[in-house]
Amino acid sequence: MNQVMDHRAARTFIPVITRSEPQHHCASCSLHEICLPMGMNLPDMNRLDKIIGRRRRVARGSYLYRIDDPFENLYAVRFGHFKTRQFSAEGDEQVTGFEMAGELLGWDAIGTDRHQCEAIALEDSEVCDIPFHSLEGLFGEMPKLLHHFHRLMSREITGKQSVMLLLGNMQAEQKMAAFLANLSSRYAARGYSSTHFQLRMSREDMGNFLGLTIESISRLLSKFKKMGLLHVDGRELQILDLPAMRKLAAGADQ
Amino acid sequence: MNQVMDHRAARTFIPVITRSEPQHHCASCSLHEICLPMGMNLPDMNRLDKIIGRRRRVARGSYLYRIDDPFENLYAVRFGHFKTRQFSAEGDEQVTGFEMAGELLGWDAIGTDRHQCEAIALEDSEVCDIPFHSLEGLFGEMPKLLHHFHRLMSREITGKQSVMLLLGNMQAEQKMAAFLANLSSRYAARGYSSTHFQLRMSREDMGNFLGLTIESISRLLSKFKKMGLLHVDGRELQILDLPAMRKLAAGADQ
DNA sequence: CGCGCAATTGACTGCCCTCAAAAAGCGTGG
DNA sequence: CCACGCTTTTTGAGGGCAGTCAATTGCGCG
Repeated sequence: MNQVMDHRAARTFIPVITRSEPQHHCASCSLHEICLPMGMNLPDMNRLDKIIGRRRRVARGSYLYRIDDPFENLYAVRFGHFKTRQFSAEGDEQVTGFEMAGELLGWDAIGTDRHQCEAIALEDSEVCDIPFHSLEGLFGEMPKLLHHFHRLMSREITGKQSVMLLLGNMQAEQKMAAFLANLSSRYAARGYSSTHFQLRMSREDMGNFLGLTIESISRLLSKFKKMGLLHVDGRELQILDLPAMRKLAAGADQ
Repeated sequence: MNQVMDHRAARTFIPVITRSEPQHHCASCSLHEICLPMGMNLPDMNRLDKIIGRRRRVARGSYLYRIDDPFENLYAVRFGHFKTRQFSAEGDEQVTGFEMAGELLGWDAIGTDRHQCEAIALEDSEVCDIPFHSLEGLFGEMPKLLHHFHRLMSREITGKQSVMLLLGNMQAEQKMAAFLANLSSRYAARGYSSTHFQLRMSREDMGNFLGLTIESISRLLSKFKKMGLLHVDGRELQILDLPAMRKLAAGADQ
């Protein structure tokens, strides 16, 4: 709960973005095995380093980029969490994803040279700027990097398709289980606990992402608690029966 | 109605895939302004031509590719329509999109070298094979082509995000209006009527895509008919009040 | 302590799904 | 040509899941 309180203390929505220029190298970054430089050798990694811009801190609640901002950079999350969201013509919000360390943001802006989504830090976070024009310049000489880039972008597409399946085919209970199981495996892939983690987003964000109301989210968490599937206290979450959770996510009833 | 009957006459689900190798050139293709070679000059277009594989006919109801097929090609639709769909662990189907002339298929396979979706022809159709390995080979020498490729792929992402908004935020009536308005503008972009066209997919496909049952689809079409928004006879559709349809799609009530 | 915000819980409503039957379209065979 | 069967679509009746509305609780902060 301490971290939750820290978050709330930092609840100033002033868009404070500080820039730092420390020594930064992909080779020394703990995320280089899941991030853009995945599988690269040291010389190649150094070439990538040269074009990567500064690290950028983004305070909790402030924007990494806004809708309609001109497209300059992709961003790699170094630490922290973000949510991305878009709006309909009538102003309805849709949270399109939650991004964590090692994941890239900004794909949606390539197509029009303007951001179609906005990205908001869910906690104090840090990203690496990846100037896209420079990156495309590198591709001509680094076909392996290009191929890996295409793989990442393709996975962004399949990821959205999975969410379509979730939104279109699942009912509330299964949606929630699938969401939690997804978070679980992403934390596991980063070396964190797959069963004990913090929900970085509000109930409202979860509900919006899943196509449910906050009341439904709340009721589902209570239901899961009663079923002995999890403990939840505020944003602190512990999955007590991960296999059962995965079964629920896969479509098994109750 | 004649075309509808033609479709049904061709309802053999035998996966007949014929290959033809006529003279084919992007430059002479009527779609080159919306397809991959968009904006390219003639010499570049000829280089692209050299790597593009044969044209391939896909009979109505047969597969262009199946889930888990090894990834070889992207495909550009020359004429006809496809649907793409995926399945959950439990076998639930989700139609992920409907593709028409000038659109590219197969993005989802880049990330894993295997297709994550399957693509089925909704009518007798033809595609150009685009061997992806060869295409990536071209990118090193054709940065403009590479950039355009990235733009198309990015738009695939924003497209899926729009569907997420539809599935997560809209109710049935708005979903349907948004779907029809989307088809309308895509036909308009291809020089066809924006108000009078054929639905190439079944009610079931529409319903699955929109997260609704076929009964709801049917009721909504009847409702729109009563409202004077459209004429519909089987798969023949005429939008009588396109502005009103767009308003509905944007979120205006009744 | 009171205020504001987030989350929980309860009661009720309604949209859309389910179940069911009828109608319409299309191919086959007499 | 028409009868028949199969599939798709339409229409109706009823029910359930999740939304809406509302009240309460808990937490952090002024």
